[in-house]
Order: sequence, then C-alpha cells, then structure tokens
Amino acid sequence: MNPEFRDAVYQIVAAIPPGHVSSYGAVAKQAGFPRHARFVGRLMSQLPKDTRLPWHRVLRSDRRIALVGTPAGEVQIQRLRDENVPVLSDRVPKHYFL
DNA sequence: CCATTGACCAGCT
DNA sequence: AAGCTGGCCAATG
Repeated sequence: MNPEFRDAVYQIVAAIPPGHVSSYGAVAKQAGFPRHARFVGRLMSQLPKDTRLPWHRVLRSDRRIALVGTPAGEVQIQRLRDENVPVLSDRVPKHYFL
C-alpha cells in the first residue's frame, strides 16, 4: 500500500473529533485519493488491535456501521455510544457527521 | 498472468 | 426507503 496514502488517512482519521463521525469515502477524498474508499476500509481492518486511532468514528456513506454482526462491529457501536453518539438500527443520525 | 475479493460508493429503480 | 448494478483498484491465490 502506498505509504503516502496510508499516512494521510491515519492523520485524517486521527483528526475526527470525539462525538463526530465521517465516512470511508470522505476520508479517502480528504487524503487526496478519491475513489479509494475501499482502501480506507482495508487500512482500518489492518490496524493493530491496540491502536490509538479512532477508527470507530468512520462509517459508510449510508450512515451505517460496517461489519454489523461481527465482533468488530459490536465494538464500534459500543465505542460510539460511549462517546454519546447514538446508534439506532446500526445507523448514526446525519448531523453527527463532520 | 487472470480471477476473485473486499470495514466502499453513486446512481437508478 | 431499500435493493441492484457497475465501477473502483490493491492485494491475494
């Protein structure tokens, strides 16, 4: 994976403030690599489990949680609720997006 | 080298 | 609102 892309993505995700969320596609675009939403997802999936990056604040463009029903998905929902972001039917209200 | 696989997305029905 | 479709493109087998 291109290190430029990887570093830019990390920086942008790290900058998402608590209580807010963004999407894979939006992060890719801000990183300067539009059309690479899937690779943002790939990077998130490859993060070490002890990472400090707030990966749980990245959702799909349809405002849904990725990987619903899997352990990672449940962790993501729990973490969002812990920072007062409601998750209703696997979905986060629009106004929580950046 | 060709095919399949994704923490995805915009457009259309 | 919800489901399909085609496009995306590096990684993997």
